Amino acid sequence: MATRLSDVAARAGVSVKTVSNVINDYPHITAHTRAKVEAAIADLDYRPNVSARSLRKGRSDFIALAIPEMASPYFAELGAAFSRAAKRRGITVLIEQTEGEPAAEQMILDGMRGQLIDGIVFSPITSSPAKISAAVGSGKPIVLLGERTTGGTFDHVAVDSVQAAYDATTHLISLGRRRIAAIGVGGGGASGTGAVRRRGYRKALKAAGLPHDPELELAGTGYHRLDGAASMRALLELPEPPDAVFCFNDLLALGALRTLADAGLSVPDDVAVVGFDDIEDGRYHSPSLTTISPDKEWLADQTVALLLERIAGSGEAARRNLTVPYTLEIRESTAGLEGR
Amino acid sequence: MATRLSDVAARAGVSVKTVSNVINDYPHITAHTRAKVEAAIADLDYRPNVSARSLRKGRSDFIALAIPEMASPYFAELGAAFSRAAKRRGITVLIEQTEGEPAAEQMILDGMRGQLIDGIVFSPITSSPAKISAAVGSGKPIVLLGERTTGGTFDHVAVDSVQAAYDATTHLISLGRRRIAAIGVGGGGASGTGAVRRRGYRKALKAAGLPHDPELELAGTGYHRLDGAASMRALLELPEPPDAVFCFNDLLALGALRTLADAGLSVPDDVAVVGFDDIEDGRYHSPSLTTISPDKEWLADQTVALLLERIAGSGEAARRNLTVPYTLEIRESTAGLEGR
DNA sequence: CCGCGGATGTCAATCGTTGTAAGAATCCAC
DNA sequence: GTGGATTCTTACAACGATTGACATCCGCGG
Repeated sequence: MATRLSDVAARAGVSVKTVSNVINDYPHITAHTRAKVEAAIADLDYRPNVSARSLRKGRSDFIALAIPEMASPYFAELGAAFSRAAKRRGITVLIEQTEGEPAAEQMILDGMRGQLIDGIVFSPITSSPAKISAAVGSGKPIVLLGERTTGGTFDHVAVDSVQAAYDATTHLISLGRRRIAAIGVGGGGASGTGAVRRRGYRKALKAAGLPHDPELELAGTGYHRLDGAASMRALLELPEPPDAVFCFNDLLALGALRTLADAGLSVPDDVAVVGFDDIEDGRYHSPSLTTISPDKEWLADQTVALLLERIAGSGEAARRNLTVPYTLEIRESTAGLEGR
Repeated sequence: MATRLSDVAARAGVSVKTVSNVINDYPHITAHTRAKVEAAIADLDYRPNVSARSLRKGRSDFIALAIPEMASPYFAELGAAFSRAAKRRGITVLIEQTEGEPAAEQMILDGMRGQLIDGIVFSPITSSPAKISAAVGSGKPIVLLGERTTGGTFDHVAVDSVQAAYDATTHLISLGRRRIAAIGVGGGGASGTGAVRRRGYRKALKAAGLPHDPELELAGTGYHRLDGAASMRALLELPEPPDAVFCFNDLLALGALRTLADAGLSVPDDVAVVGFDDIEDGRYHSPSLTTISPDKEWLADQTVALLLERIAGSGEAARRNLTVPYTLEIRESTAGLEGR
């Protein structure tokens, strides 16, 4: 049914290998032969069989992107960006959902698609660096995404979260806010997102000479709207509620905004809110959400590039850390109507 | 480096064939041998080479899901659901973004990953059924997603959009609204979403004895927040603005809500809003969004099941149409605070 | 003791593509 | 026109898993 190389060869009147040579841009081929072959390929609408090629070459031009949930807007946008970045380079991304399950992460790490994929971009939630090191049975290149400080064991791409959190908090301080809460300090696993962003948050408070009140640091259980809403409710019940909140991601912030709206409080007049991620929902929310905006296209593009480099060069060059550029997008949730 | 079947065989002290038999559930194997082999597999952390297996068997246990954009919440949620549904059945989904480009759709249809994938779930935007028929060079099973009435050429899974739109509109009418606009009538390509949902919308108006005013049917260019916001602005500029809006997807509705908020209008008091898709953003929006909620898990699960059936049975059984169950989720954007 | 069926082993072929090495064709220079 | 290099093309063997035909070997019932 499917046309194969030999069919093309027969049609073009050359050997199988010659057709293969044409496809793989082998240098020494007469224009005439090449034309014949290409005509035959077009005629028969031939596509190389990926399995056979991958079996033979040991390369598939597939990479995997392992993320916690693809329905989560940040990861969905990231997935889309990776998909585009990969396509630009002629490879394909296989997106895997770990759903935060250790088992799923484990499986991806060691099983890894039965050698189909050439490398992995991994956004770990539960797996610690140590566990990852241990689990990499496949020997395939890995690039980690996210805040973890892996101590140079792996290639690593992340925003400078301490600095970004510092900037976000400083922005709130510059607006005259003095009682600034942080939501999400417990998120992102052991040495993860929550801890790192809290560092930047505290640093900014300290730099401004503000005390940091443990009551204002909310951990919550996850990084979703519900967690943000619940944390915000807790904050509002304090004897002295905050006048600003820095949420460690946009979903938390959207949840918090929802609670504030329900409570009849005005944003930013009563409480200013900053998020992190710049997902589309925040941009169109009312009020629109001030947030740290990492350059997702850059992130995807550079990460793919780095991974491909690793795949190509079998050599053990020093591990690299890329820092994703970001901006602070000031919108209505802190600037009010001028933020439009 | 990678362990292969023969390594396992050596370790277990049996022949390659026996190991293969164990893996493929060949009936006549003693418990003892099976245990030995399985131990060896575990010890060596063996994974069959997907390429080799797929080459030999002609089956890869990969299916593709082609969607317009994976950053769009509805499709992101759908992708997540498909990913889960596939995992449950031991297969893998490859998600492809067409970005509405005809070229990308075309490529997916005819090239189709060089026979790597066993079948496709295709959510077409630009490609008409006719074009799809013509383009299916691969001979691989396809299931279409979405409103298209393909006249029985393909297996097809969709919500009964006419009925759902009818229900949504009727809900607005039952609230006493009389001037009900529709946003998105031009969306989804030629015979697509917009046209079908408009049918249900008009039908409901007619059933209630309400006139349908062409001024209240907004086409817009896309199905995003911006389009919804722009359409809503246009509606507000009418001499006699609507008292309710049925948006053909949730993003349009969220955009419309944004415009209403900016205009200082109250929802639902001044204008009631209904969406379609039930994406998470709508659930937590303030006001929360009344919407048609298709059962996405059902959709994904049944679609995968149908596709697998096609892949397995080479026979040409009659094409099937599955109708996705849905509910009308009544929330604040039409019910006000009772909608909580 | 024969024969039968269940449980493995042996051997070889196959899937489609590509790397290796060797063969055929062409060209230039002397 | 011969030697030798250069350019193009080919035959063959792999990559790893599966499968089919067939040969064994075992224990058990008749």
